Amino acid sequence: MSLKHAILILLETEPGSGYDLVKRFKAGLGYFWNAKHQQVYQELKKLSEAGWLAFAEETQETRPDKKVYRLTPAGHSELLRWLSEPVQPNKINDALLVKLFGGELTSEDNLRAEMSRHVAVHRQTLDSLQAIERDYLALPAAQRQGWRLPYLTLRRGILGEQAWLAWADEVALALK
Amino acid sequence: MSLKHAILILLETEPGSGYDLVKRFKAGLGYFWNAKHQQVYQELKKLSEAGWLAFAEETQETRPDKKVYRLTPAGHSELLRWLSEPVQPNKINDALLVKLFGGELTSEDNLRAEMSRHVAVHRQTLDSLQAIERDYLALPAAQRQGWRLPYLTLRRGILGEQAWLAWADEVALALK
DNA sequence: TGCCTTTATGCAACTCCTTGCATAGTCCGT
DNA sequence: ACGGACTATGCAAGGAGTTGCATAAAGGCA
Repeated sequence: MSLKHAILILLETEPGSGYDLVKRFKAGLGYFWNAKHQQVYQELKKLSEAGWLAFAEETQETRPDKKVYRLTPAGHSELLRWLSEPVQPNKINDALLVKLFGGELTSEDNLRAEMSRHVAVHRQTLDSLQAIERDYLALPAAQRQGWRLPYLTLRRGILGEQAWLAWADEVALALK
Repeated sequence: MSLKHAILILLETEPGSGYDLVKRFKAGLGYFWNAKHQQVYQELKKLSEAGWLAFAEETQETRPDKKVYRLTPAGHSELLRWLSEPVQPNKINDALLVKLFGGELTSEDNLRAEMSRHVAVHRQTLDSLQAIERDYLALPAAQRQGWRLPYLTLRRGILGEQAWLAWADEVALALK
C-alpha cells in the first residue's frame, strides 16, 4: 500500500530515524495512516534495499545509536512518480458496523455500552484535532502557507469525526 | 480481524456458498467490510477446520457444484462470544490523504484531478446508499423492524459520504 | 460462430501487518 | 534504591489480504 510513500514523504521533508518516524506518524500523518514501530523498521529496511533510502549510522554517547535515513535520488523520483499516479479509493473495514449489523443476536445494553466506548474515543480524537486546528489558525498567514495541505487533511479528520458523532446520536436515539 | 465474524453473521441469517457470500457482501455488509472472493474461500476453509462451520456439497446439473455452509453450535456460540466482547476502534489508512499531505511536491492540477476522481466515486456510493434507504423507508413499519440495525449501518454510510463530499468542497475552494 | 458474463471453487506465491520477545543504557520521580 | 518511562533497534512467527492463474459448463448477444 502506501506506508512506503508515507515514509518517503516524511523523510523528504526531513531525514530521520525509525524511532523518529514513529513519533512523526503519531503527531501528524498518524490520524489517517497508522503503523506500528515494527512495520516502520521493516519498511525502512526494504526501502533501503530497494535503493530509495540511504542511511548513516550515528553513534550517540548517552543514548542508543541510531540510523538516520534520507531519500536517495531514486527515492525522490519514486515519490514523484507515486504522487502523479491515481490512488485507489479506500476500502473500509469497520468491525463496529459488523457488530451492529449482527446486533439482533445480542442485547441492546451491550450495543449501547459498545457505542459509548467508541463515542469516548471519537470525542477525544476530535478534541485533539481541534486543538491542532486552533494552533494552526493562530499562526501568522505567512507560516500557515507551508501547512496549507496538511491542514486540509486535518479538516478531513475534523469533519469525519463530527459526522461520526452525529451518527452516534442517531444510534443512541434508535437504541433508546 | 472480523471477516470471520462477518461471515458467521451472514451464515447465521441464512446458510450459503462462498459465491453466495461474496454477493451478499456486495449487497449489504460490503459498504463497510470488503473482501475478495479468494479471502472468503480461504476463510470458509479455516472456519470449517476450526469447527465453526459445516458444509454440504450440493451437486447441480446445469451449474458447477457448490458447498453450502452453515453454522455449527460451536460457531454460533463463538459468534455470541464475539458480539459480547468489545471491538477496538478502527484504524484508518487513507492513501488519498497521504498524497494530499505530501502534495506540495506535485502540481495542483494533479491534486484537483485526483480529487475529482474520488468525488465521482463517493457521489456514486452516496447515491446507491440513498436508493437503498428509500426502499427501506417505503416498507411497512412491521417489515422495517427486522432491518432496524442494518439500517443504522446504512445511515453511517450516508452520513459518512455526505461529510466526505462536504470536505471535498472545502478542498476544491482551497485549491482554486 | 465467437465473445463475454455468470456460476462455482481453488492453489500458489506474495506482500502487508501484527504479536511477542529481546536488548540496554539513561533519566526522572519517590 | 527501585520502578517506570524514554530512546533505539530488531528477529521470528504467524495472521490477514492481494494477485495471478486455472478449470469448466451454460446462457446471452452480435
